[in-house]
Amino acid sequence: MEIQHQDLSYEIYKRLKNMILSNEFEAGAKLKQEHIATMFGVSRMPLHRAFQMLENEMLIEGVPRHGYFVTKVDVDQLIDAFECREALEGIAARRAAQNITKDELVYLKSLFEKFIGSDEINVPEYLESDQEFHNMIMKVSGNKLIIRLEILGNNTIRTFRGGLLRPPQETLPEHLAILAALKNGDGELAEKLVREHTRKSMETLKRNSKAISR
Amino acid sequence: MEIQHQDLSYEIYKRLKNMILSNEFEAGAKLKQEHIATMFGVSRMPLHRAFQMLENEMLIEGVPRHGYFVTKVDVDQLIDAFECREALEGIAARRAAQNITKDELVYLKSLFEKFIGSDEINVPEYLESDQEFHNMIMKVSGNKLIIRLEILGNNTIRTFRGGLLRPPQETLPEHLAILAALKNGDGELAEKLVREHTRKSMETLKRNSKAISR
DNA sequence: GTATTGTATTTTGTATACAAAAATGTTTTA
DNA sequence: TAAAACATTTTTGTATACAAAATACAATAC
Repeated sequence: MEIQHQDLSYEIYKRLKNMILSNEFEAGAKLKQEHIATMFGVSRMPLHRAFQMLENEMLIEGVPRHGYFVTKVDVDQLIDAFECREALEGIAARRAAQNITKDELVYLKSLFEKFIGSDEINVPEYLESDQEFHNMIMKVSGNKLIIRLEILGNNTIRTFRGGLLRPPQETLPEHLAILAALKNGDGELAEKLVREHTRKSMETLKRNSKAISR
Repeated sequence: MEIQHQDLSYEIYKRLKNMILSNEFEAGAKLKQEHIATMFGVSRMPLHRAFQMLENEMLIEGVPRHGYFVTKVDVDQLIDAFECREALEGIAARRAAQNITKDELVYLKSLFEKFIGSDEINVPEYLESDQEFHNMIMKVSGNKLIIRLEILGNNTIRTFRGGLLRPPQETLPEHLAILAALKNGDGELAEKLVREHTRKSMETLKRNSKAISR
């Protein structure tokens, strides 16, 4: 039962990631090493790797000899992220339609069953299912690289989840249609539907873009 | 005129990356910190960040408390990488068709002009153009995330370039067709052609897969 | 008052140092 | 002889230490 990794870098990475995603730093804020180090009660050494991890996910930006700064996301970046997601989730769905098992289908269906026919959908709860649904598609695809790549896009998107929200009444049927395509093993259709689904969200984003800030 | 970055991590990263991509380490070989450090005449400190960068590009794998090991790529991973590339380059082409300038079109054409009508195509030279062509499409798309994401897939693919090669006589017309679609501003078609192009390479890969090792 | 230079302080990047864990090799035991 | 237990050596991860660069601040010149 290996638990204690003794890997402070990773621990720091997770904590800082959380803090950044919950907007505990101002956009563009500088992460002073000494400050962060004393904050976590460690030396500055494990920070280097942690910062590098965060930079890889585009959550911070490093300028040599000047430090690391919390990235401020703009709408253009968000659109870029959405486009990538459209493409990657699309092929994930295509392959998922071939690989998916009965059990996985049942599980995916269970995510949305409680919302079907409901007038008053609990939005945070629905979002939870929404996210799990999309994650599962990528997982079921079996493409390890996609799961890895998605990390990058997901973070930026998640931060703005509120701003780019479409009503569940609109997205629920789309989710169910995707699910049906997966069930029928129709990869072509599954890809098409996922891409349309993502693209519609992107359109919403573009409309609401003026309201977005970090 | 800022030149001296004084960033050993990055320098080490680049050097190690080169060494790994040119197979100077055995697959699965352990990168001992002390060894690498003395090899470059530095301390072990700047290695941590360098290793993290390499791990992020999936060139090495880190196991806490045990060290970093050169990743051995298998065919499944390569196929995963190709699928991602198919998707990402596809949308890149779609957007490139809208953004591309006259000068960029001229440049892209110049890459292949010398090969048109030629019986005996110099393969290494052609591969150079091939790679530049694909990089340009992503660059012209203006999607910064794609350029960043592609790093991951490209490395694994590049290593095996020999094994998955299609004859230039076969790919040249495809490249020219993509170019024509870009010229006509037909994003839909450009995406379709790029995806077919990549998918064909993937088929070749699957056929030759038994011959592949690292 | 503003711009510029020089000085002090902070902050980064890297080397050295040390403790804990893993790998290796050796002896002991069944 | 093979396996287990112990001791030794490597090797990793983190803390401390120091030099060089960047920032902040004050003094001087215009």
